[in-house]
Amino acid sequence: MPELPEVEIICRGIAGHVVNQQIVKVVIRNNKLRWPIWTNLAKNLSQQTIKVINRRAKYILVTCTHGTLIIHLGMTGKLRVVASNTLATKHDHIDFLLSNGNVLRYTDPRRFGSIHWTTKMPREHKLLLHLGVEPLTIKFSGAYLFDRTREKNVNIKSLLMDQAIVVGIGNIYANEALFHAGIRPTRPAKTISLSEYTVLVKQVKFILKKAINKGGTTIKDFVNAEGKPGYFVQELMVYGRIGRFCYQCNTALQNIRLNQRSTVFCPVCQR
DNA sequence: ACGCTCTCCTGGCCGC
DNA sequence: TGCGGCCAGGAGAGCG
Repeated sequence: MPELPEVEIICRGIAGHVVNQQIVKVVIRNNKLRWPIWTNLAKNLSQQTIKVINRRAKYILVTCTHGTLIIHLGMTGKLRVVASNTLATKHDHIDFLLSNGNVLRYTDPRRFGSIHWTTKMPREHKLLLHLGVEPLTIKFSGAYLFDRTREKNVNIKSLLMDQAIVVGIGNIYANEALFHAGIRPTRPAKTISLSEYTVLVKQVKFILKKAINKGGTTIKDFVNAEGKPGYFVQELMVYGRIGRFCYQCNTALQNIRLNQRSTVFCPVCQR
């Protein structure tokens, strides 16, 4: 489940292999992603050159000569660079054949991901228009969260995962950040103080940066552009540790569902 | 506007 | 070995 660190790793990983390369051909084997891929995408992209790879929220932005590809990996999406003779398997839905002989390959078993094409500024695209602040920028601060939540009854974990407030945080890092901040996931957002939000923001930034440095979190199948896993899973304090004990106080971790998402916390360390 | 639930999808795992 | 049921969850759609 790629969140900000995993998407960032993918972007960095593919950039060196695809930037300044011409797209020779696009092969779409299955256009049924979350939304159908634009019918003319293959024809339109052919002969364009990839200029820049960027990330906004969990979207990968591939800026080409005459527009931008907006790629979301959903739950199980992968974007890898492979040699052109690498055989496509069942869930390899799209290949971008490049002038250097490599293939930028999109793979997605569950097909929760999406690919859009825009000729406008990507930020004006409807999927990106209402996104919140980037968590690794100065705009994401304790004061920002405090100000945005004075009327919010929603629990803090759902708020952290609300992409209209702050982007890039999914279930894994929301669980982890709340543990590190000592805040219980069920707390209504409006009951959290400015000083608590300041700690939470600091922990979110710390965890996201650390996860990027470890190459992301591989729970089941995340791999980077070269097909290698990440190692942040070894740092997880609560996510995936249902039925086990808190590393800090040895209390049994509690497992609940918030907004249909598995939520794990320490009832002693998190208040 | 807000907050909740439903929905899309496949692979892996469990129990029988 | 097969089959049904459940779970994983990003995020838009729809509803009260």
